[in-house]
Amino acid sequence: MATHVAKRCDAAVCGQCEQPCVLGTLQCGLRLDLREFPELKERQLARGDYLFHASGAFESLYAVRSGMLKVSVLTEDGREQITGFFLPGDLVGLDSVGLRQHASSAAAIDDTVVCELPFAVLERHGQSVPRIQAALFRMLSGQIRREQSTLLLLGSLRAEERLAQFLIDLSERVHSDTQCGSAIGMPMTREEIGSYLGLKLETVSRTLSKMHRDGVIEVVKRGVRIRQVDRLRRLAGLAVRPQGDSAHRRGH
Amino acid sequence: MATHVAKRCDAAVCGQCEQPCVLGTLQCGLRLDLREFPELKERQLARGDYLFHASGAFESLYAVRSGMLKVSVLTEDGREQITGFFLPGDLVGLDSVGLRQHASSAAAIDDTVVCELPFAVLERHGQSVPRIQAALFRMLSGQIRREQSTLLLLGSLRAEERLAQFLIDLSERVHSDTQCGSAIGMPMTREEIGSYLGLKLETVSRTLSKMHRDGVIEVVKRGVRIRQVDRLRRLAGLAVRPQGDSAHRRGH
DNA sequence: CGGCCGTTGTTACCGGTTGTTACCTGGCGT
DNA sequence: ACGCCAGGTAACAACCGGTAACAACGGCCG
Repeated sequence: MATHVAKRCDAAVCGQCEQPCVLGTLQCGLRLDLREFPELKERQLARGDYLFHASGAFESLYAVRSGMLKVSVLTEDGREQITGFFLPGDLVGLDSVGLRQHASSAAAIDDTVVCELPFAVLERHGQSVPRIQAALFRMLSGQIRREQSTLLLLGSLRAEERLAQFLIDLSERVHSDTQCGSAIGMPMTREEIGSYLGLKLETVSRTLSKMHRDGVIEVVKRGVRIRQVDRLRRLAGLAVRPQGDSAHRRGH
Repeated sequence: MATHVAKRCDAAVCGQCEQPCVLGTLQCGLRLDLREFPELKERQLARGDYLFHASGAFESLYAVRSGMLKVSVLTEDGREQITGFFLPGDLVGLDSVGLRQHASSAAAIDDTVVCELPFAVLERHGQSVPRIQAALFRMLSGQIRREQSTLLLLGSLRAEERLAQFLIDLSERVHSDTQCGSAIGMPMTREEIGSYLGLKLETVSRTLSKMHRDGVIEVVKRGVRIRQVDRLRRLAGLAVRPQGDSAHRRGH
């Protein structure tokens, strides 16, 4: 599983400064050179460990190197809402940049390695290196956009559409495109999937079973294999793309 | 209505540089001095006018001076999901900072005045004035947090809870706290409320009627008056606060 | 190695909340 | 006055949640 998700981060070497000496290409193309970050630390998390808690002090962003994290917020009466899953190459903690405390908590869903980026260091470098600052802005906006897509999913789609979009999204983030027959590792439980998608775990299970029966996917242990990408896209309410076309469908 | 929502922005004078010469206090305490922004322009929008469209070029952020805007994204098959309503003091366009194109569109729900802040200008000032840059970061994170709250609303709450939270949120943003008997202007249609809350307009109508019958609120033309704040908070699944307590319930 | 137990996942059935459809009312502008 | 649109109401249907029973898996310990 780690070998799948490492793809987007494979130029990265973190912690002890081995070659190549960059943290890797994060979303939006930020590349960080470790020689400028002597204080960078790597952290290992076991499944279930928390990276930070809501209301804890905000100090750092975290670049995911391998594994998977969930970020969640709580209702006053204790219900958990997962607002996102974070894969290698993603940056966690963007909801607290410039603020004192975290508003959400982040926990490892699988054994996970992250690289800690103290925000004070990023900010200092951003002052002198406009590229770093621009990349920070892009990542913040990117986070907003991803959440807007999730709002659309939760507000407008039905259970089967939500699951289908979720699988396609995961697939595109793990590999770089949605291939047929590609396996997607899903270390999270049905309940966590349901929390993210605004469904109950039984509904998640039912819907996955139905897709399996229909031959669209194959449900394997802690993962899914996509059998018919085009049918899955249709279930998601998305246009069926002819072949490896990278989702630029916006030309005015 | 404009007199209600102007409160958070009443120190502001925009466009022609009258006194006091600041744009006003935006969320997160950003104050902009107009003498530094000679190129600032004010824009008037009539109900229904678009401020920008998805896939249009991103050039500016917009500070809402009066009125109300909706920001929405579209599914591939044409359904609209409203991701937020923007009131005076709010900053619109944060989902595209540092990117080329808008991913969402913004339209006036009421007659609205905004102040255009070209991002290039903000960025330039941010380089030399750390306070401005820090404020930008805070506003971006603030936007992420607000969307996370909405994710929680859409993913975990039922119709009545969603409406109640929506009314409380609106009330707290229009006035600074939730007073009893305070009127809330709601220039948006039932369908737009429903889009934002992930409900159909009939459900919105049903639920508001029920709250009215129960004596919790009073539904008036294009607005609502809160009759029993504590019962409304209970409907929203929120703790009932003793008296004007400003929502800091996070002590570890 | 094997059995036990807790966790996670699957399936079935029923009921409730919400979506659908249809029709009506009232206000506003032409 | 007329038509149009936002809003309200009601009956019905669909979808999803709630509950429960069971199966599969994994860890622990004898």
